[in-house]
This record gives sequence, C-alpha cells and structure tokens, in this order.
Amino acid sequence: MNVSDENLLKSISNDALLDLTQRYGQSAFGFGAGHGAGAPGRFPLTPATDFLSGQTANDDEDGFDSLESRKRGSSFGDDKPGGPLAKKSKEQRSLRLSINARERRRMHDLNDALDGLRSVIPYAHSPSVRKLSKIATLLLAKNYILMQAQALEEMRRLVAYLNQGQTITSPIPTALAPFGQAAVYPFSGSALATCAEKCTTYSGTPASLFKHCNDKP
DNA sequence: TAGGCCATCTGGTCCT
DNA sequence: AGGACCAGATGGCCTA
Repeated sequence: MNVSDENLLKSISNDALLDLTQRYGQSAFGFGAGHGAGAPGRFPLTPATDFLSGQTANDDEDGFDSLESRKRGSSFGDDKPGGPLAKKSKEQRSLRLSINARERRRMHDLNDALDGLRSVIPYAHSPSVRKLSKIATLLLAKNYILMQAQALEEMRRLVAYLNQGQTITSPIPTALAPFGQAAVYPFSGSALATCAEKCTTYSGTPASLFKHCNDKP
C-alpha cells in the first residue's frame, strides 16, 4: 500500500468511525463520560483487585523500585538528589510514592482488562500478529460489538421471516442484511484476506493501526 | 532518525 | 481525608 492509498483509507475510515460514533454514541452503550468515581454512567466494575489473587508482580508500594521501572531502566521515581521529591518532606514524599504506586496498580489493572479484551477479539491473537495497540483494541472491539449486534438483528429478522412459513429461494434479502451475508462471515470465502484487512474491515479503522498484522494470505 | 506506542510520574478534580 | 480518575509531561523502546 502506498502512502496516498493509506491516506485515502485513513480519511474514509475516520469518516466511517465518526459516523458510527454519532449513530452509536457512548450513551447507546450506557458508558457515560462522567468524571471521577461514581459519576453517572460509570460502568459498575468491581475493582480488579477483587478478581486478582493477591498483588501483581509490580505491586510494590514504593514509587521507584517497580519491576517495570527496573526492567526499563527508568529514571522515574526521582528518589534521588535533585529529583522532584528531593525537596519535599518525608511525609509528602511518602504520600506521593503511595499515590504513584496506586496509580501504577490502576494502570496495570487497566492493561489486564485490555489483555482480556484482546483475548476475545477475533484476529487479535494469531501467533504472527503482534499485540494490538490499546487504541486498535478498543476500536476493533467497539466495531466487533456493533457487527455482532447487527448480525443478531439480522438473524432475528430471518427467524421471523421463516416463521411466516415462507421458504428462502435466494440469499438473504439485501434489505434485511445491510452488509449482506458478509456481515456474519465477512471472510468465509476469502482466503486472500490478510489479518490487517480483516481487522480494518471489522473496525473501520485505518489499516495503519493494524500495521503489526503481518500474516500472509 | 522520526514517529508510534508505552509505562510512569505528577498535579488537579471529583466522589465517598 | 483518602481514593479513583484523568490528562499532560517525560523518556525508553521499537520499527519503517
């Protein structure tokens, strides 16, 4: 794909995404944009720690000695002369480190949830595909849900149609299948579809977001 | 080397 | 007051 093709795909896909967003805005799913804990519309998730047995590997309380920080050779933590925490009192410093640890834990929980999401998204876990980025995961999941809902609606209509005692002599009427049969099995007859193509079709997301999909048709 | 993606720190805001 | 959430900043790693 050359650059102009990619740009074209991006613009088309962004428009499609905008359209989807406008039609199926957050409210349609009950996910409010509330700010802060307990805001209206917030999904009532049980804190991840309720599901996890014990603490995570990085679940240390200090703010500068996490496994991740060490592995990444991070200079964060700033528990050193000249660092932002150096001037603060011992209490302030301790509080800050505790807040940092909580925030780190929160982000790890968020990432665990994203991993869970990746694990149930089609085409997201082929050995030849690198892990989906966060944004790609969310966009793919959103559109996969929309597609499943559409397929379900299509099936309902089909059942109603059959219940009327009529036989189907032709493929599902297009009026009943906005995406045609491809909505249910988008790639059933396409051995040529690459992972990136599948992901793009599923999500209406620029192929550039799935550039890690490198499997061959 | 630029750009994408990510982890972490940080300060602010809101809620309980 | 303490915790959860958020967004901005920063710096590391990886890839084209």
